[in-house]
Amino acid sequence: MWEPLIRNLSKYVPLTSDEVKVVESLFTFKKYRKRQYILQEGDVTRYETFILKGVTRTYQVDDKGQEHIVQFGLEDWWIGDLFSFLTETPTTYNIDCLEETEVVQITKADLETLYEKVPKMERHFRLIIQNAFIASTRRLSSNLSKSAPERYEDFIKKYPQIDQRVANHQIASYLGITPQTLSRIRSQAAERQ
Amino acid sequence: MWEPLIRNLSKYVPLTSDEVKVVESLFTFKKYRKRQYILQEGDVTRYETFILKGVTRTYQVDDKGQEHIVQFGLEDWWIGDLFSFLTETPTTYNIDCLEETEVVQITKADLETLYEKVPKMERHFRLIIQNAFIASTRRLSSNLSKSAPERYEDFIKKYPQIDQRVANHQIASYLGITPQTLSRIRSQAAERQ
DNA sequence: CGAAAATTTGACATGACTCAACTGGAGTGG
DNA sequence: CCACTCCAGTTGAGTCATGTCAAATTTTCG
Repeated sequence: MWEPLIRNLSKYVPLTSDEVKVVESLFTFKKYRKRQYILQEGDVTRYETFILKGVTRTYQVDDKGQEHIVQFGLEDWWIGDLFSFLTETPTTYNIDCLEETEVVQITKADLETLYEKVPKMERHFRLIIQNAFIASTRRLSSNLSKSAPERYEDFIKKYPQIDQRVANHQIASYLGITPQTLSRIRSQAAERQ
Repeated sequence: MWEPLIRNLSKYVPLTSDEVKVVESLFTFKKYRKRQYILQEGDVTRYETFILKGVTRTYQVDDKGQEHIVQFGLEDWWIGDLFSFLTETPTTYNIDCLEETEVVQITKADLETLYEKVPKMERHFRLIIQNAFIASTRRLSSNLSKSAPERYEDFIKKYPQIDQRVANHQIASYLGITPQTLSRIRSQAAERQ
């Protein structure tokens, strides 16, 4: 069960078997059902969450009541609102599961303990923040400079095979277009093959 | 000269006069002329830069050769590509000055020294990263959910009075619209008054 | 002052949205 | 297991927002 997490955490810096034990003692396993919330707007994010199995969506509801998917979470991804987690303030995001999803989670206090006992982990999590930041700026410039079909193509590259696991209208919400427009984009892309 | 920087750094945690001296010894003053680059694509970001006076623009050039302004820098703002600075990799951004601009800068090595001598600064810079990240996700969802006139209104709120200092087509580039569209938005907004 | 750049305005094209109707498949209850 | 409902997806028609191209006007700056 721990293997995917350990592999993820050793990505930049390998862990000794003692360190692996520390990790295992600080994370908690949890299973969520399809449609169950992992996080709701107004909650304080108590855990950083690592996905072992399943798919999640992180979304925001705008002034007009419309949902916008900010991120999909798949196996081997970290999800959770970093800002809310780090500052212990209420989140503006919702996270729920699109399939039955298995995760491991760590609280802020336990993460501090982890940093103390395995200092190199600090670097790892700083890199996670950095990568989240970069992903966000990339997506921003892609939104500013690209048409809907181009963004769809980028999306397919970034999340390969996700279209088999996630409903079409969810992908449309991620791309910031209507399901109808996405449907037309897909049929035109199919034609061109 | 140092006052704006010290005020900025004491925002979350006050500094003693000894600490102020450390800060003053580690930052370097620099003056840039209008149109001069502070950073160019391909460079490694050697400094984090704090603006004392002036206006800068941070922009990216997309595949189609079009410029997209990512951020304007004004007095009391930090600019620079954090990712490139922290990882010492080449940047994909350009930063240049829209007016004569005075800044103070710190290298990565000196920032480490600062952390050592004034540990509370670590918190300050982590908060800067966090805020940059939040600003980016905010702008992303605003781009996904709002029309051009709404985004223009948000922009004016975020950067008050900037329209007196920055050319119209620059603002258009920030908003991801054409200068013509911005011109029409402005004339319609004026009508409504 | 004069050239170059920025802004404005108009006409038209186009991409994406809305509304509506239709189709097909998944899940549910009898 | 079938019939029914409901939701997702598709398709079409019309509309609207924004882009494109072009010309006229204003501003900036050497």
